[in-house]
Amino acid sequence: MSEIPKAYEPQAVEDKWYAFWEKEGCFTANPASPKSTYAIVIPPPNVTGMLHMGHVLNNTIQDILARKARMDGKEVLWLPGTDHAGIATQAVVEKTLRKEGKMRHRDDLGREKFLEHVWAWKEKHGGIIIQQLKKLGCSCDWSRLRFTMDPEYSRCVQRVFVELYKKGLIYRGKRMVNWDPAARTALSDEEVEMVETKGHLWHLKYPRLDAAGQPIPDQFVVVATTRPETMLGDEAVAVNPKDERYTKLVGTKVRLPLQDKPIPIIADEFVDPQFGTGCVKVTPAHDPNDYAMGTRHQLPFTVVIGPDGKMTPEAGDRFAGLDRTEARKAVVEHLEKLGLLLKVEDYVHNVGHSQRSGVPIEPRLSEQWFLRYPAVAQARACVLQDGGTGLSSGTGDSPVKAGNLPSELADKLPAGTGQWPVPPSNMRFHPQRWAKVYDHWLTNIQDWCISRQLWWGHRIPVWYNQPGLALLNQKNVVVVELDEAPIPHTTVREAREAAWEFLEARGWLNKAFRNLDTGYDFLVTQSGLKHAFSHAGVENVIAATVLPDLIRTAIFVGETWHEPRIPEIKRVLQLFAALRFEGALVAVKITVKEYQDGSRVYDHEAEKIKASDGQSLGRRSADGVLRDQPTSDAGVPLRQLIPDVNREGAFTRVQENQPGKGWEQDPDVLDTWFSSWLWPFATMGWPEHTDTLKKFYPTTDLVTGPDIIFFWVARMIMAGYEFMGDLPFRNVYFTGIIRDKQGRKMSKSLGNSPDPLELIAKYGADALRFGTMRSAPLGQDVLFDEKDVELGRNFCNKLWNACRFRQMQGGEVQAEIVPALLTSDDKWILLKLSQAIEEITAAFADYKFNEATATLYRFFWSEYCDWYVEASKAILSGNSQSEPAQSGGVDHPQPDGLAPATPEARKANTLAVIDFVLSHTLRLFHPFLPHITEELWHGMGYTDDMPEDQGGKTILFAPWPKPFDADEKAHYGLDDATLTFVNAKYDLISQGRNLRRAGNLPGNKKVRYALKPTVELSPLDLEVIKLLLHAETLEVNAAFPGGKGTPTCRTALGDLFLPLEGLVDVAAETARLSKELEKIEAEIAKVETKLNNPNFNQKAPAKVLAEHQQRLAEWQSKRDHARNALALLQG
RNA sequence: GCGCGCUUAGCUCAGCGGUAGAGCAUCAGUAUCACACACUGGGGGUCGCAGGUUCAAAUCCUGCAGCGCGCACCA
Repeated sequence: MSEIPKAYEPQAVEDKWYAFWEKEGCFTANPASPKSTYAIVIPPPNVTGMLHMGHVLNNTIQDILARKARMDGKEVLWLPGTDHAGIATQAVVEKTLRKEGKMRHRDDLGREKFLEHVWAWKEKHGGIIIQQLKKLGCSCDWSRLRFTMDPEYSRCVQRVFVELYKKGLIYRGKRMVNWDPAARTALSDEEVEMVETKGHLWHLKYPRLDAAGQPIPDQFVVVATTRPETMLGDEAVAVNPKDERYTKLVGTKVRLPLQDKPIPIIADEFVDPQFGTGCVKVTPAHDPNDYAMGTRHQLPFTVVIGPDGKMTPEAGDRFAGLDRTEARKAVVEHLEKLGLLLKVEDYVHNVGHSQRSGVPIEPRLSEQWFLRYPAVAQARACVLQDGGTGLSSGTGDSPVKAGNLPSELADKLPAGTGQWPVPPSNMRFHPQRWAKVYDHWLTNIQDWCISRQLWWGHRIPVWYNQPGLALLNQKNVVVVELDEAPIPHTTVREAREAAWEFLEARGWLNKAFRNLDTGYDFLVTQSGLKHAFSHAGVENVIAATVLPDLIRTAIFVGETWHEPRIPEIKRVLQLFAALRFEGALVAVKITVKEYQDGSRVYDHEAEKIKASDGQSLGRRSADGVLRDQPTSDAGVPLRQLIPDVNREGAFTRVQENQPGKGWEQDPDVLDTWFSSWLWPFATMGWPEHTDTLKKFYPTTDLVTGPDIIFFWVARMIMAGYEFMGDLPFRNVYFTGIIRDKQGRKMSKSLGNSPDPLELIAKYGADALRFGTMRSAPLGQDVLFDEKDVELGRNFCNKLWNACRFRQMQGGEVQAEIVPALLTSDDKWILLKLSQAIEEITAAFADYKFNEATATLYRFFWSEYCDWYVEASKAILSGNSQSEPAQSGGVDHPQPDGLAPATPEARKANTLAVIDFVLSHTLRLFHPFLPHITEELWHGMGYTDDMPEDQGGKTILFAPWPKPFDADEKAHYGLDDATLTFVNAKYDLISQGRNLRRAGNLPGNKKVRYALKPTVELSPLDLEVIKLLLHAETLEVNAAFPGGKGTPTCRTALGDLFLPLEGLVDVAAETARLSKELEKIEAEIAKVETKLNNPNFNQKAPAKVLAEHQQRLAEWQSKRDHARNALALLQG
């Protein structure tokens, strides 16, 4: 490091070292390494995204963890990559193409052309954020860079879909989903944000009709609604059956205004009589609750709002084509004209909005693919809810252990699989409180709508074909439900046990067999089946299976199956699942087509079975999937209720690769999160058992924001268990949200989001990292201010200059510290260094990076630079021996036992201490400030005596510092007495400087001090004091008389005087002393009160008592001194 | 409605049972030979409010208020 610039210039340094690290392959993980493992996968940023402050926070933390792990001697994999971000990316590209006039709607281009544009966009913008991460200094293994749309990754997604489909966890169905009319796609529940909205409650009057269908004059039913435009699709008015005001009306009709059609008044428990008028308009096709009522009451589903948010022809000529917001106004206007608008109230309510496009969500009945979440029990059990040993340690009574199963069942398990999967280890969230949020979500999850009506993404690996192909065999199948089956269970395991007990108790259990995919299937006896079928009037029952986690029974009739046919049974159950949620009890005719290649295709026709007792045979499942789905009465042909379940008449084929001719793929793509939930293992080569996977899975830490705890974290955990049989990571660090100084979220529209790259250009990446980490406490939001980066820059500059100071002293790196030559200041800084190492290492263990930076800041700036470096100048400037302090006759033995030595030897020893401290400090700083520490590590020559792989080539692999152990402390003579003495010395200096200031003497003026010591001070100590006081002379005189014009203070090492020879402003000095005295007396009073309390004396620990007594003595001594000085001043 | 978090100096936060701390800002002084991206010194807080436990409470408990977040939701 020659010709060191005065100020640190980060730009060239940072690029130089980043290139060096990359070239040397420093970030590349080696699966064959014998070292223990540290792994972390990046939360993949949007492939076309740009680096923002959130990325800076998140990736800085990951880089710090990765770099620290390397220094700890771990084999580190930080696996980077990007996400295709379906909706976001497609929206951006669509917008651009529209702007460029290349299309108005994507349909203009067609799927293939459009996707070409997206890929082109990806090629152009996809690498930007990676380059930006490099600018930040991220030590990712770029050789393993992955993208969620890579061919290998896409195959993982397909494979997972097929697997889950085969297990019956993925199904297709028509349901009310969250529809985004702007993006024109379905969304999952997690993508809907409830926004408090100021709206209105419109009270509408629906004219009552008499039995003949004629309006009864002046008789109305009043309904209240927040969405008047939906009234065009009303099919009923509902009241509570117990509401006596309206019981008479149930069964009569009203006339739906504007549509001019009669609709019934129905009774439904759902209606809260207390709310509003107690009458609810029912719009089955446009509201989830109304949909449920519509199903219960067999109402038509009249669709008046289309997928684009515009009114359909069904809404009537006046409204068709209007946007839903315009339609609202128009409907209200018309109703007002007709005198049917009773009143309008202001009303604040929560409205679901699309997180993506921001528009209000439109509940819409449509056919989608759903996933019933796998491995929920494991996912719940593995996350520790408290700081201790947690819910299930995996060694104790785990709730998913085989021991809880009936023993007969356990006996039937195949050898070697005697247990249900047990979480092999636990996971911690940091901060812990997120575990509760996570658990709450997992206990309440509904099935995940995974299909999206987009083009950019993983296309659903499902193909359809028209019927008419060769049919090899055919079976007629009827599906019913064991109506009495008790199902008050919340977990799959409990449900299985319950099913077992239920069947066993009745003697209906024929056989249970292990199903590798789903756990257990049960075969039911003839009598059990007959009983079940007596409801439906079906005879000739042959065999049945119960899949208890679905809690329903499939019964096959018409043909005897001697052996259970697992695929068939499963398939039927899947079909049943798809149909069952509609609330209908159905007979299903299953057609099975077997092709020459051995594959089978199933299709079905379904129709409702009339229940023998006329009651609903539907029942609600207790475990989620069908919970809120309605049951319905018998009688309505299913086809009318569900127009095209599973694409009526089509065959379905679900597989990874495209089948032969004649098959057409499902047009929809999968939710982006359906690919990202595989990230921790799909990036490592799964499903192959790659070396990388074996070495680095499960990963160690995950760093991400709590806003995607459900979207991503929870789902990754489930996928980890489901496909790897183990959790994906052991710790999750949740960052805060980056906000601006005023606490507002950073956003483009507010313009309060600084560009990290500009900050890096201006201050350096290290400065940005340090500033960000310093202001980011664990789990708290970060109020970011450019000042923080400035502080980081200043800090780097300080570090730079401290090293520059060392360089200017010249000489080689001094490796040998001679204990006998250590000064008290040397020992002090070595102790402080050791303490800092302890604190920083502990902070790392708790993921408290801001504490680590605070400690580094304090240690390096306040302790090393401000005190140690300044004190060391007493030796380094070389005059400590030749020019001893003015002594007042005190002869100086060496109180700190300094051995005799030449000035050169002393100097060398001080440099050795400096080199020791700096080489340790650089390592402590390296995870936070990778570039500057590497530059200085080389520049200072600290690489020289290090082995190549432990810091000799790069600081990256230098060992993490350790604090001194007891032996080392003894070796160097580092004890508490030294610490106390040096602290007292520095306190004396501080007080002395205060005197100077009180005397109004500028800092640059050399002044004379006098010290009346109470302890023996070495010449070196006196030299240090003199130097740091910026004193011209320091007179040491045990009998110093003081005097009228002599400001003075009392310290632990003696009284210090500033003889001003009459220059002092008596009035000012009197004021200063009086004020100080006042303060001292207040302190004394405080301590005395405590000490005078007999309870305190009796009950407080002796140590505390002694502390208080000592403190009192100190204050009293100071008081005496101040009183004396005051008296002198006045006398 | 349920749950979680926060409330300490002008600002951002640390402290989580025994003398109220840091950084920034502010005021005063300083071009001294590592650093003015610096150095020196000062001022500034009844630790949200009210109870309780304790010899002792910013720190533990209870209640309340304000702010923020998450979940749920009846038109």
